[in-house]
Amino acid sequence: MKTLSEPTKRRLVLLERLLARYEEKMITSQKIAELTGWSAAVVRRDIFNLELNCGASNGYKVADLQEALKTALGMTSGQKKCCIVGLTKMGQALLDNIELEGSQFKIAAGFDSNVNRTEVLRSSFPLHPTTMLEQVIRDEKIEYAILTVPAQEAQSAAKKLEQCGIKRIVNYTPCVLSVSKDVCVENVSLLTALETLSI
Amino acid sequence: MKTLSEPTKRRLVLLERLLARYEEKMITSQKIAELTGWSAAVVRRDIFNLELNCGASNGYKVADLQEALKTALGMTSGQKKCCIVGLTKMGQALLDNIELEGSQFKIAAGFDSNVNRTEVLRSSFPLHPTTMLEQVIRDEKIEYAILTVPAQEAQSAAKKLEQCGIKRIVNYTPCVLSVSKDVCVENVSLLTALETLSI
DNA sequence: ATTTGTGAACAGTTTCACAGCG
DNA sequence: CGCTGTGAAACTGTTCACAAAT
Repeated sequence: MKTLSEPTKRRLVLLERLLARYEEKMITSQKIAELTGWSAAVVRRDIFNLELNCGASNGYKVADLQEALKTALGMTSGQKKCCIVGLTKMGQALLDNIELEGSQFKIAAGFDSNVNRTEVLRSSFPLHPTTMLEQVIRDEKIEYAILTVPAQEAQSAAKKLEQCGIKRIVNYTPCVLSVSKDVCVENVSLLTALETLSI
Repeated sequence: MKTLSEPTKRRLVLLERLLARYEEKMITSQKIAELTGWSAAVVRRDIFNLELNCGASNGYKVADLQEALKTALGMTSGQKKCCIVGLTKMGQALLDNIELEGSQFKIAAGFDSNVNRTEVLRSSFPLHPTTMLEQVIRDEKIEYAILTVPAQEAQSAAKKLEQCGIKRIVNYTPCVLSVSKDVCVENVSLLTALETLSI
């Protein structure tokens, strides 16, 4: 498969999310356009870029398209481990989050510099003091970090994660993280989202 | 000011976030490039698009640039009211969120269909049963909705918000919301973010 | 009759490269 | 001299439009 452009990748992820809740057997590019607000042309082009040839001339078979998306998006390549860094209110809200159930992602550890929190809080995976960060990430082969520390600790935590070999960070803080080129960051803080919407 | 492209808008929001924590008096496009990973050329072009002429030939005065960004991003045009829809764990985590302090955004109300939750939970703004949605949104002139309902209620809640005149939604659910063209949605669910990072 | 797949045209975005300023 | 501002070039992404498929 040729490399996908950034806009295409983002749309395909959302398309996969859309199909996960779609009840019909078939779907057309026109229908996807209606449900998402994208043009039908861009939908067909995105699917074309997957080089899958799963669409007949009367639309796409949802199951086939889903299958192709899962392959393209790497959802068939086994479990991917994540850790939560910072057991703030937001971090705690993610502790017993059912959202990842049934996905390829699994939270394997939580960290906080406050030992009180790591000992008192309950979760289905182990909680460690931040001093254990590197060891646990390497031992457990954790690839994804979910950053939920207070804003003033965000940059130093990101730097530490980078040193542990983390290449993917979901950033719940409103700070811009300065990391090297090969580390990818998704900014999902409420303030950033609201500001983006307000322009 | 000419209209800003989508990529430019997103970068400018992050630039504003970056400068909010930047300590020096002056900053160059090269320095911004280092801190963000964007090219220096794109940084200069973005700032150029603001039509502000605040950069001398030895870099930008941080205060001036910040001022110009705030104007361009509409951060000087008074308070913007938001509501939280769905007092799930995630919604509750946002209740006493200090992230919006000092910003133009203010959470003015919370909603849940479970009256138990709206009566028991404590927050600095009023919590209402979902039956009050339309009235409170119109009375309080709320413009932004933060969607934190369970996934299976996401689409119907979005539709209801649209009927109440909401045009901006921060979507914390992993669902693709089908709304009309003039409603803007920022998808910030953990699953969507992880999937986007994994490609 | 619809709908995909797709080359070609078009539009939008980024990078180049350098004049002009401090 | 290093830096911004900025046309122009290069590149990337989107839309058009229609042949092929059913």
